[in-house]
Amino acid sequence: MSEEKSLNFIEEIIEEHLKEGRYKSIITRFPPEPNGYLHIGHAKSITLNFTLARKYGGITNLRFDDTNPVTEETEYVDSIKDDIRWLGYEWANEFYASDYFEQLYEYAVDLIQKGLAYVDDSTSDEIAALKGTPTEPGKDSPFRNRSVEENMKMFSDMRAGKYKDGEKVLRAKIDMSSPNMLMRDPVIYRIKHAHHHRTKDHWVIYPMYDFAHGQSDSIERITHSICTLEFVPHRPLYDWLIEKLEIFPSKQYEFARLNMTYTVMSKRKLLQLVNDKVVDGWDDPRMPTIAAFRRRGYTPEAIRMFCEKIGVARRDNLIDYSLLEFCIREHLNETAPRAMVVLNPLKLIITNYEEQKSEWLKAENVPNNPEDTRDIPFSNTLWIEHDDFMESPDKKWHRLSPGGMVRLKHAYIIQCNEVVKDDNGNVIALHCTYIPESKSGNDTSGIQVKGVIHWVNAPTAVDAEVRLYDRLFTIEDTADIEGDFKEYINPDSLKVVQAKMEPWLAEVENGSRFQFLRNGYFCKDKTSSPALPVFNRTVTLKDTWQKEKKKG
RNA sequence: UGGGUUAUGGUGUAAUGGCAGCACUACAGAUUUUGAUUCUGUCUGUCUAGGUUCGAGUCCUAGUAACCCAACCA
Repeated sequence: MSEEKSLNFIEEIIEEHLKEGRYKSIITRFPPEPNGYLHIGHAKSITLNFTLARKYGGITNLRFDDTNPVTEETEYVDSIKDDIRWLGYEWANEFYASDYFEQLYEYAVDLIQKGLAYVDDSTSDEIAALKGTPTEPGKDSPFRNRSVEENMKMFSDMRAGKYKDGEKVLRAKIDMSSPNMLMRDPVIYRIKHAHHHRTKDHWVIYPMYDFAHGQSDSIERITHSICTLEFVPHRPLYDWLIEKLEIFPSKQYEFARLNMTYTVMSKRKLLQLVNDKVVDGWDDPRMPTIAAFRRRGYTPEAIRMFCEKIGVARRDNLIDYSLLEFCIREHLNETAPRAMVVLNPLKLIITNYEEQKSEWLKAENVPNNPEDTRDIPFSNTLWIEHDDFMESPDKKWHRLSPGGMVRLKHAYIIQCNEVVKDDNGNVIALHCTYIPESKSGNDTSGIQVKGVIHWVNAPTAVDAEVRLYDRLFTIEDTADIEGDFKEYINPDSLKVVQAKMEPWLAEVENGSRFQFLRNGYFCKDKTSSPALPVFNRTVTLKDTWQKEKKKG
């Protein structure tokens, strides 16, 4: 109906802010750290931030949170930009936290001068020891009461490179007995003599996340700084720093991150899969990265539909992978041209069709437009799917069996007369007869058959490699895993088969998507060569027959 | 056992004191030259115990469970 879609809690907050005049328009940002590839969880955040700004007449900045030179690389910056554009979003400004390093340094000086920050000579272990535990308060550092002058001098010396890594840090002076661990004098600057992907060797001190993120938001006058739930305890610190620095009051709002069945979503684990060669790179089609979904054949429309459907809330969630599959099938069913490809070939010879004869048959490219057709060759030797033949079927079987009849899609009805086997009893070929009056579109035979199977003309068929992907993990909720998560990798997550296909598929562009009739949706892979086309299975078709079989 | 956050079908997500709805999944049926698509229908839910109220998923009290916080990561 014309019923309005209900608002998520962030939209409600924004509408309230707009109504009361707190803001005239909004500014959001997407703040990735360039230390890995974006995954489907980031897509949720991207979609949220960009659609919010679009909906309420604002803008979204892309800001790289690049405050840790040790883990960050330009390769990641580039991939992140590619992925966001591919998803269909364009940022208003491309910023980097590292653009603000000088300003951030000034903010730190301001804090020191206000008596709200101090240089601590303690080691990392000593700081940890004095921090206390969630149930016990921490203790003051012996360096907590240095004079402003001494702190100024030392912080300046830190910047000047007079100390080694770890020798000193700058800490905010807040409250060592706070029940919130993050308020127990958090470290805000540390020394790292490391090369930064943008500022090169200009700096040897780098701000921590908490001293960079909120301030960067403030500098950009972000009105709604949206992040995930694990940052909730950071919010008091976020607000404290903005208040003490007396800068534009950006506000942080948190939502629950995306979790999905049969996969992992942490960058640390994904990096491990890449480094340990469990998968073939960040864009291995089994990965939950955006680059992987793209390579696998997912469309931006499907990913966006998914992100809209999962909603935005504050409770932990575990989304069924089947919802994502629903979204991609929904889109590809409308848009993907059909083709006939045999994944597990079995030779079929039509004994009453002249050996030298061949003809062209009309096949529709998409079911919703019968005008759009192609011509496909037909002769007496075909490939059919091995799984479409069963020697002793049960009553529910619609496909080919000895003596049985079936229609060849876009072609004729055939009857199986003879099963050819090798010495081991394996079926290696079928001899059939066809019914000339049963030609598709011009059937005067009057014969009704239940089954329709796809096929490929053997003399003109092209060989191809087809990669069949399945879920990456064997268990639904990977958060339940204790010990090494890699032990739960699905050993059958990739199956490679040699297929026979219509010849024109060898010529299509890499990245184009098709429905291989009765099998699923497939996308031509970038590793295709003229000699060997390669296709990735995006997703299978829904298969009620498989279910029927499993029921036994 | 300190602080914070969250509890609605199998999974997500609505209902802002007034008929517990929508989507996915599952199941059943119809249509079908893709066992696809499409169409129709069915099952399943307010964490627990009290209380306030004509009326509670919603408000109050007390529990319970799950998740997050002790990196010089973000």
